[in-house]
Amino acid sequence: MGVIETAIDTIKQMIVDGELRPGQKLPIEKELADQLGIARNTLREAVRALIAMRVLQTRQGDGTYVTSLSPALLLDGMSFVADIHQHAGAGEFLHVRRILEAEATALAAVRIPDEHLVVLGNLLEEAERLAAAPEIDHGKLVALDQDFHSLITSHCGNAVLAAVIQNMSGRTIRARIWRGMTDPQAVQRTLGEHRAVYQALLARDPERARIHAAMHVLGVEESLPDFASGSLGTTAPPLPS
Amino acid sequence: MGVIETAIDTIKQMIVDGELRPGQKLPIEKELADQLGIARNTLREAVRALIAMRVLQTRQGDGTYVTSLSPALLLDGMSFVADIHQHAGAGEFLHVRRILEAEATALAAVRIPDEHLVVLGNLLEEAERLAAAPEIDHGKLVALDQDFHSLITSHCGNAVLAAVIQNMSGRTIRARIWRGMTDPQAVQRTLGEHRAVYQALLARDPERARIHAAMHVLGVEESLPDFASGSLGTTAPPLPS
DNA sequence: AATCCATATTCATCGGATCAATTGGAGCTG
DNA sequence: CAGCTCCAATTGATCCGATGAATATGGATT
Repeated sequence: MGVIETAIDTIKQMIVDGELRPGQKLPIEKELADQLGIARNTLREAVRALIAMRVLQTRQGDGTYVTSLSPALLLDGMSFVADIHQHAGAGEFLHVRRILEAEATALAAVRIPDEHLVVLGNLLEEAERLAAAPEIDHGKLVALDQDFHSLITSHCGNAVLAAVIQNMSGRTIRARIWRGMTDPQAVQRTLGEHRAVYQALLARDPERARIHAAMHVLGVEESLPDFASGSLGTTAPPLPS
Repeated sequence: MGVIETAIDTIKQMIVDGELRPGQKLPIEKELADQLGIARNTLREAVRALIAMRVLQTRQGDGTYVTSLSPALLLDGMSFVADIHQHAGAGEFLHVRRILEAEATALAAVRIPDEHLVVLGNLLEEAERLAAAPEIDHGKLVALDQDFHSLITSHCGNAVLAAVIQNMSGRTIRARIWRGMTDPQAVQRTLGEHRAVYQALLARDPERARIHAAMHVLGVEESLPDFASGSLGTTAPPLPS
């Protein structure tokens, strides 16, 4: 195993063992490099890899810190995966999102506080106002859509579940879906589904919430142009070996 | 935004735009660094970050290549997240796994080929033989357990779903669960659940498969010592700001 | 006590040098 | 010609040292 990979694993292990705790500051580069017996450049590459995994975070002029390590943070690199597969794999990501969001919405029905239900209602009204305008601002609709869903799923009582859902539809896909709704009727139908979910939450009815949430995501899936394409497994040319 | 982050995004974008395709070889470091107007060391840090995301892959003496970019590959960094939260968050990961595995098993019931059902049966028999031995080899049981589940979920028809499930219980958690089964009866019960899932698949009955799969993961969840701890949201000291 | 500023600390970036693994072709052998 | 060995070119891996840029710190000033 290469020197860099060894360094990455060493730092990882220090975290797993509790030797490095969330928020803690690491020794300065020169010192840590000496301690690991590697050059500073090499250590920097290891640190850069851990930064990409959201495990470490650097602040120029200050130091290198362990992040909060919260599931939401560590899992949010996944959205990039969804973005890369925006073409062929969008349906597969949405299917996973449908499964999870149905469950999370049901869980949220008995957990979301009243004041957040009020916020949800406001989001809905704003979206409906936007959709009624002569010139539809798709960018704002996408943002409101994301706020609506993440506010619900964040109250499912499971941070991992919420984080995975959040990342199962990257920004690119979400934007593409709304941009694809050239038909005003499609926008109206989508907002109607949102309202149905909202009503189920107001009624504190998990089963209604689950079904409406599933129905909503399914509607999105079926609106995808390449919905029927059951292409599985990305085909890639093998590496020369 | 720093020079390195810019370089990372540039390379990412080249991939999203199709300028770089899976399996393709990148220009040599010196050349690519010049092309991006950065130093070779700096480029290496960007490449190292993309390696950590499983987007790139380097082979000393050969070159740097774009990976297959398959969801299974890109999502497999998630298992590290599960490993870090082996203590407090194991239950949350298992809950997600339960939701997804129930669905995936149901889907697999009508998709898995007959010859793989035979393999499943063999895995089961081998596990039961191991469990009957006077000295139980937990390591092999963990491996068989993983093979059993991944063989099923890999036939759900959705590569993303299979990959997410695969990573929702990292090796550490899985090992801890089986190691925790000091009670021979617990091992037997778990294997019995496996067999129930297997029978449902043999019968090509999605609903039976779904329920038995959910029951199985739930059994694992409830066997966790800290099952009742509903601790949500990792608490971390804020960064100095 | 609050603010401002010079200085030290620390990460960011650069340029070059050497080591190590792989590749591909030259040359040899049968 | 087929197959092998071996050497040189290619290319990433690692190291070293230097400079730039952002932040923190502590003293001076008001």
